[in-house]
Amino acid sequence: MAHQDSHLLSQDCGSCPIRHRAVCARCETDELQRLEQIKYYRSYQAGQTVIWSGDRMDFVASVVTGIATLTQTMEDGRRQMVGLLLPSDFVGRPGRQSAAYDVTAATDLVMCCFRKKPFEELMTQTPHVAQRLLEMTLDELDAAREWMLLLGRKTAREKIASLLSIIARRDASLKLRSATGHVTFDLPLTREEMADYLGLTLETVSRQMSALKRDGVIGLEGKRHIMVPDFDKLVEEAGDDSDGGFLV
Amino acid sequence: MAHQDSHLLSQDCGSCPIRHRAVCARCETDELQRLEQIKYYRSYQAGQTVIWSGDRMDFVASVVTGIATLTQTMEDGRRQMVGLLLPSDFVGRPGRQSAAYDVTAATDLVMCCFRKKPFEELMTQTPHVAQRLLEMTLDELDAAREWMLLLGRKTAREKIASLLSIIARRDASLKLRSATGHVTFDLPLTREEMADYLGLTLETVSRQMSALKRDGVIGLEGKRHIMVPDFDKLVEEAGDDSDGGFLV
DNA sequence: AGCTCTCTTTGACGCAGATCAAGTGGAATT
DNA sequence: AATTCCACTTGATCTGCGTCAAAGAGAGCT
Repeated sequence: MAHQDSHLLSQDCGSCPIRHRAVCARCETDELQRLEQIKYYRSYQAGQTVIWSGDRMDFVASVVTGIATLTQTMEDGRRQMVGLLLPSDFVGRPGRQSAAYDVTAATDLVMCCFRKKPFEELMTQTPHVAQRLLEMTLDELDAAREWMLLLGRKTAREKIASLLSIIARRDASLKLRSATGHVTFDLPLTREEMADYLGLTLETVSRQMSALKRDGVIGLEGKRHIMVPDFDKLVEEAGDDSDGGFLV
Repeated sequence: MAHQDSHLLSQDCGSCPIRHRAVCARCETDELQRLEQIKYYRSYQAGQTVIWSGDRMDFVASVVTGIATLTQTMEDGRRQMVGLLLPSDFVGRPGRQSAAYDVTAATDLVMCCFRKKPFEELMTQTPHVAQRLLEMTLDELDAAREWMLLLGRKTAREKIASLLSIIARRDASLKLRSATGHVTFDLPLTREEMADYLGLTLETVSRQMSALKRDGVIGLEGKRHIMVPDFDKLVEEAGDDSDGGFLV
């Protein structure tokens, strides 16, 4: 079902790009060694499904590179994305045996997987993994609640502006802001995925993107490359209180 | 600012109604003793604000009896409720010093508060509180994501039916189902609060309540007392897949 | 160079829910 | 018993976004 290349990188955790942000961030060297014993990498191509909701899930994982999405689907096909997983984000829930959401690779994706049973044992035996996981879960809960405000109360234009500013902000935390002061990035999502995330239709997403372009809030080059001449303007369009407290 | 009666119940935790569901659920007797030393009760009247978003918050707490709400407000006044706190639910975030949301008493409310500093120390020193808190936070994250689906994709009617079935299900877990098989409960929320939770206006809430009544899905006695002749029918109206995986 | 496939844009139209505005009913106050 | 208040209901109208439909635009394939 899943075309996985388990080749490449069985590297040691020391040189891992997400070493200091993932569940393992707090681990001492001995804990890290135990994790290395139960870990393995998996790669997915953009568009591939990682797990189907309801499937038995005998691993948990960290996103190493790429972006994955968490989606819920209703019987009649209505879909809502409920999470966007970036590098270092955690997938799966200790103590649960089946997946609660569809997990899909939005871009090419590499995940660092841990067999669930030994991972759970490690969690009960040493505090650092559980501590970090609690912290990360609390952050995700905050993000989910921020998103509830967006879904429940924001206009289509505000929703788009919010999403763009979140993606821009994340990118800014990786690449440094370009010398010109312009923020520039590539959208990792299709219009349809954006719509699923924002509780809109893809047509409305497209129209509002065009409107933001027409109004000079963003520049569009091709379908996916975004330029933001004035980031504060974009944030203002998002309707958040000025400080924009979203976690990066 | 808050009219608090710290009188009554400085009881021991052994006879606490939420002993087995709250953050303290897993605690051994020695941990419980430490918690007892730093705990104190606070009462709030229905409608009172417990904490304002942004306020310094030097305690965390469990809801003992009553219902509290978590709300976010935009600059122009748009409001979205992002959480409904029932008995045993946890308020506050260890490691953060200011509140992220407004917390309001929806009904008369009693909270079991812990001074934050010693609570955090207890968390680092013994595993059981942190373990339980992780579990509870993961549950809340699931609930938040379920709510994202509701806010993003459900119709007004489905939203109302979803909320009613959640409240009904919770009540069913406390009181036993009435002998007749009818489910019967009182709404703890005003129409406006329901609207804030569901991402609707209070007029739409009122109209859809009337519609559900007209269609025989619910019975209304006064404004707040609800009777559900056929619970499965209500769940069907909610649009969830049949099993209705909501946590109680 | 042309073809196909997928993603995206744009237009025309309709409707669910928002907005604006009265009015109802029950409980508390005088 | 009249008055006030507050939560709620109901109606009329408006509008933002969804729906349906068609047409571009780029990327890969033959």
